[in-house]
Amino acid sequence: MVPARRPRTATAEKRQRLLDATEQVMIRDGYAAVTTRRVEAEAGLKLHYHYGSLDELLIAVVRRRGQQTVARLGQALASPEPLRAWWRLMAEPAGNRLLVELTAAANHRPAVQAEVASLARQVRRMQTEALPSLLDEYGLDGDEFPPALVASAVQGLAFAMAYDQASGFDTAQEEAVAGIERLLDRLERGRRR
Amino acid sequence: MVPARRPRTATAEKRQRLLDATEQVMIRDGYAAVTTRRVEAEAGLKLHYHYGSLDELLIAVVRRRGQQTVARLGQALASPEPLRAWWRLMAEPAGNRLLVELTAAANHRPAVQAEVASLARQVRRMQTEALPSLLDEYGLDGDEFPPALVASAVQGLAFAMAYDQASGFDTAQEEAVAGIERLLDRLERGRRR
DNA sequence: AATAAGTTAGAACGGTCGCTCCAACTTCGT
DNA sequence: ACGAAGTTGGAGCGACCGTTCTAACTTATT
Repeated sequence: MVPARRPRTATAEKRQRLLDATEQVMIRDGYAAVTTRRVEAEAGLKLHYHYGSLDELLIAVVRRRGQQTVARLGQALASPEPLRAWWRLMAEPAGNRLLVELTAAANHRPAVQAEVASLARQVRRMQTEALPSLLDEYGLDGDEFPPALVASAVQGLAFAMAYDQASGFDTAQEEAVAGIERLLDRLERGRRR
Repeated sequence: MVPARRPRTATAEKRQRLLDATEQVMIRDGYAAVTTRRVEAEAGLKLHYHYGSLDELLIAVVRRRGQQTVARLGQALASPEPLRAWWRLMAEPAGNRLLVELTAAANHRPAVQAEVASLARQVRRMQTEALPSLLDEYGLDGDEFPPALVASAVQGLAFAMAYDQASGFDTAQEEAVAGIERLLDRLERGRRR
């Protein structure tokens, strides 16, 4: 359990190392490989001293990742090329791989499920709030492309492409990536603020 | 193991029941819940007599599902409203849920991974082959929307929406669904062959 | 140097896993 | 009715699981 009194200065960093190790194992071998002994071996630390249970550890992973994502999404949406920055963020292979595993793990870990759902809602809200004015800047009709749909589309497309790539599906990725880049170029070029 | 000589007539049906049970458990409790004892309990059958290993069983699940999907995709792409039919097929909740679990399971089961990848390639090929003439019918520019990109987009969007729905993310799904339906209406209406 | 607190190693617990094995049961052709 | 083949129940194997526990080790403060 987390010590009740005076944790050493290195303790915070140790907890981070445990989260790093968990992500590593999860990305490399899948969520089912995230076991006490394997995470401990990867981190060289005692799991149950720093986190009370595996659920607690996984929730901490979701939370940390979520904070990073929220911060970076905010920066992306406020950047000079919001759409491109947004796309780049969502298309990151490691993040998507982790997302697959976390959502799969959440299926039979209700506590994790709640945390993932809460994060998903927050991210989606940020997007749908930013989108109306953003779509306008890009000259897109908000009726034709409802914010919720655009958000789902960006998320889903990034997810699909990252996953195909990570899994070596070899499904003509170059063509799709090139298409996206061309689309982004065109949209960013035609943007007016 | 699979009997070497004369399986009874009911044997084929029993193997199907095992696949049904596996899908059930997978959809209900996630792929990690697919264990010998649980599948046997669900099916009321002896697993290792009909399938030599869990890997073999999972591969059979992928194969059967794959054959169904390929057949239905072929029908969809040849139907009166190809785009809408395609979308409906890809957006099926149960299928997507199963796909999530299978891809997650594939992460640490190389044999399953190979089977899923092979199916993904086949499905994607069907789509990218049908798309050029299809896009033309719908009046869409093939340069602006490369077939590989459209295929990824349909797959990814369906995946994202089905997953949000299944996980109870509650991320303004109605708006996105309504947007899709309107888009499909418009595209199907403007189709000329 | 001594003391106290943070942290770890390693054993141990009950439980579940994939898979194997064999005796028993069911089904079927004769 | 009988025998052979298909199929199952249930025990059992070694392995790994999450978690708890205690004795030892490390580190910081006095």
